[in-house]
Amino acid sequence: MKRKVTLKQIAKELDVSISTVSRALSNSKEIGEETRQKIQAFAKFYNYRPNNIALSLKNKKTKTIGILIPEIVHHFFSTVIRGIEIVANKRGYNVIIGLSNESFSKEVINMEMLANGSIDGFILSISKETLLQQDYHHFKETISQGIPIVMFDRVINEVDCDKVIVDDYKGSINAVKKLIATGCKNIALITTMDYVSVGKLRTQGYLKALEDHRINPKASLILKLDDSLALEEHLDILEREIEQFFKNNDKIDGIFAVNELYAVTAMKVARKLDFRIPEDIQVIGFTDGVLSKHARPSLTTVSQHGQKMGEQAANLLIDRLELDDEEDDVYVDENEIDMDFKTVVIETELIERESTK
Amino acid sequence: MKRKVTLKQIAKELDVSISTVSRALSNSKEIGEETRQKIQAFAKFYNYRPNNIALSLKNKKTKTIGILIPEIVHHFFSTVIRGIEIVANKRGYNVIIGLSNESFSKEVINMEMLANGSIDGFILSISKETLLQQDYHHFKETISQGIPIVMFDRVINEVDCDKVIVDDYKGSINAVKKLIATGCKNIALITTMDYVSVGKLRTQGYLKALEDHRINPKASLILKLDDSLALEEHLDILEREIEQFFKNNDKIDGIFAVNELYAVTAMKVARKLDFRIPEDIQVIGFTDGVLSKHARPSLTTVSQHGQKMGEQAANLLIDRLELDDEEDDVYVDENEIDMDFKTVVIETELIERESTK
DNA sequence: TTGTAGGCGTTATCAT
DNA sequence: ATGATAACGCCTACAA
Repeated sequence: MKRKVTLKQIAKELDVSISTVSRALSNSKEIGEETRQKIQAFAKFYNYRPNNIALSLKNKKTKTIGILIPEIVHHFFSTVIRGIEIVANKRGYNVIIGLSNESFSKEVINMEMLANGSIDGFILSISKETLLQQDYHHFKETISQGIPIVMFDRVINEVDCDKVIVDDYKGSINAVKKLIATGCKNIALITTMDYVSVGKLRTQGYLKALEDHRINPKASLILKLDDSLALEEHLDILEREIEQFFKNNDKIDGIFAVNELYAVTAMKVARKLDFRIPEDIQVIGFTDGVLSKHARPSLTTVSQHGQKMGEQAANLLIDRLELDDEEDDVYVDENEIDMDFKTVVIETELIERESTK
Repeated sequence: MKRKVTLKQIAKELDVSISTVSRALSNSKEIGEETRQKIQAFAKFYNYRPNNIALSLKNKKTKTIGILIPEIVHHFFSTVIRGIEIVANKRGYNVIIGLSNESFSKEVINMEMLANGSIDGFILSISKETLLQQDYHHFKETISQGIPIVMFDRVINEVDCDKVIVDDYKGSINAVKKLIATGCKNIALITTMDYVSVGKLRTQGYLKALEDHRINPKASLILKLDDSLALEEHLDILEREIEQFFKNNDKIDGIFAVNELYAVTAMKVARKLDFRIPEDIQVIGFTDGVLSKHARPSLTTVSQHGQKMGEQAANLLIDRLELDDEEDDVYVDENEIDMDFKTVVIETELIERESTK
């Protein structure tokens, strides 16, 4: 077992000082040609690599990004991670992942754990429980400690930081307008409880689209579901809820669902009740995942471009990190808070498939 | 902006030595009651937390696990990550992720990047390109540097390390036997090229099941597909290939596919050709993902229990890491290589749904 | 009971 | 051209 070589060992072996080795390896020209050759050859032979941890301690930066998300077994989130990873890697950063599992306390613990030196900045999407409790102290504290945060998708106004979102409002409007344009008269909305900001915005988009076309929204056409129904164990309950909803509203000819699962389940129920899709009922879902592509019929969706969101988030964060670097040198007025946080909006895209005309 | 406090700052502020502060905070009883109180109160007020990086450097362990996988936007892999994360977190470890994107060089680079002190051990699944080139030097070097590796799912015999696999062979046998038991006479296999070990094993299981029932395998009933067809861009080609396959074999009454996508696509094609499922053709897929549950009809699958695999892998790795800790103290014969690597086999489970009788 | 000093691996500054 | 030293933040053996 050949442990990693250190500068010290090389120095001892070659009977020079540590600093000489360090300089030789960084190609400093104040080192004699022959010593440099010798040291570099030796280092190469023993496959010397500087120790990241030591560098991190010295430079006070780890070159790693902390990602904090509610759930990883989820097409959208993993897409975002992929985007982050691509950019991070290209720009010389690593990526460390924490899962909140939609729990406030796990989010806080994870954050504190990583904020103790392990990472230079966070990219995160807020857990549902946090959103519900509206307790954002951990974000604020982290930021006040000088650790920048970039939020994506599930963001909040209460915290000043860079954000990457999708235009949920506009995306929903477009989706519903598409349904209206293709002849739907009674468009149902299947959504979640309001505290998840994106759910709320999508609901508002739905209402706005109706309003723009002078269609009166009917409460009976809106189904608000508990999130827990999205869990695997409760798929059958979800199905029953939706079936009941259909039976109470026999004139439904269009459905806009705030996520893929609701949309696909609605299609399943509709077919079971002998509606034809898209002839009798058209369906559009928000979020473009695996299900949508492979559903029968395939589902028209509003794509969020998760990977692009991830890439943008990573670029925003790294830009800020490297900006901070420079500012460390020059004089910066402590009172002059940087108010110049960006919110990048990624355009949604309506991907038309078989579930609409 | 209140930066993180360090022991040094606290010491200076309270006019005691750094070691006194350190000891007071670790509740050492050789510190006077009052000084301890004072220091602890001060530390609490300023929300002192030891710096992870400094600890890592000192202890020569980072308490973080490196995960190296080919792809993250993939139900199985993200399930495994979830399992790893749960155990890692519970046992006080963080998780850092690298994606090889099925590329050999990215795998090597990622590995070297993380092996320079960032992590204590790896949990990984080998990229296809690596499997194809059969170049495993990076794994061996990492291990010889004293960094343990646990491989899962896509593993190889050539490297000595702990492994977590699913019994692909047995799982496939069971699946095919199920098809035989429910009356299938002409069972087709849809598989990948042989260099992906799991694909090979699943193919062998298929053959074995036939053999056990004295059924002669027919080459015409085996469709070997290029992996690239699993990419989104090529879904239509995949569909066409499978359709052609069906047309060349009009007696197929059962299908065993080595992954979910092939299985679902086969069902799609079968229905298009007016076969009824499961009456005319029964279908089973390996890997239980989102598609299987929501397909129409829902797909019978061989579940790999990804989360359990992740949990096992994490436990194996951490066990070894903490074992190494102890051994650092006692005398260990350098020549006495630890041959006692475990290979944990996770039992597969046949999840019966609507695509079989 | 408290302080001093050394070391983890690096790099940068200041001597020689 | 090379070496000694300090510093990053922490812990701990040894001194006092």
